[in-house]
Amino acid sequence: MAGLYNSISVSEAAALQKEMRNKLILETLENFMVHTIGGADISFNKYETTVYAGIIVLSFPDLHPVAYSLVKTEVTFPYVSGYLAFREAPALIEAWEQLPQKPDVLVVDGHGIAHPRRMGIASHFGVLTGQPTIGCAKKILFGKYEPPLDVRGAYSYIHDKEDVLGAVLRTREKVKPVFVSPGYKLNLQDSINIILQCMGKYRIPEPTRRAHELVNAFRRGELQEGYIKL
DNA sequence: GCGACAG
DNA sequence: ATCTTGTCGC
Repeated sequence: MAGLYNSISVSEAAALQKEMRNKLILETLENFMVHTIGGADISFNKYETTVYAGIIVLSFPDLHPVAYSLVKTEVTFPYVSGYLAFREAPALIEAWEQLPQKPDVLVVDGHGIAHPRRMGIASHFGVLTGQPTIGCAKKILFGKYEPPLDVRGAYSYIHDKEDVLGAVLRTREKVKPVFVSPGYKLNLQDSINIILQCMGKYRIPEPTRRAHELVNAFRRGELQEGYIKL
């Protein structure tokens, strides 16, 4: 899909997000049916429009890499806070379509419904592909919250008025928390439970951390574009 | 008008 | 996001 969101303005993007919001589905997901989980991320050189997108598939709950997809494309939309999906989703979807077997759940680097119009990149990607997604960001974008206790696994909620949008999760003691929110086809509790099971030795949950490692290696030329079954 | 602001 | 060395704290 080259040219998706090519000549679109920010106001038009906002209108699109409001329409997509009506297509959101946040039902309960059967946790025991999750056997594979994916991590999606992109990397690029500063000042350049070439993006290196990738999706890593891990076994669940073992979290061992089983496959990955890498795609190099050109971005056509600038980075504007609140509209990340219009810049990164196209590349991620190409990497996604290149996967013969899709993971049961995909963790996207960014927010899900913890967004002004409930349409962060994880939700956006989910609505477009129909796949269950979870948003896992390193910084808050929208909503209020109290810091969670300094204990591994502790979490508090992100809220906007009466709406609970996500969770602020402490993945390790004495490190900044990460922000988790449902993207598509699963609720907040499912999202939290799954991310809790994705905590490894580092601050960033395994799916996102491995995806970030993957695309950086790709950008540095250490890996080739394509699909690899491990 | 002022402050906030994913990657 | 990416560019970068040392440095402070557990």
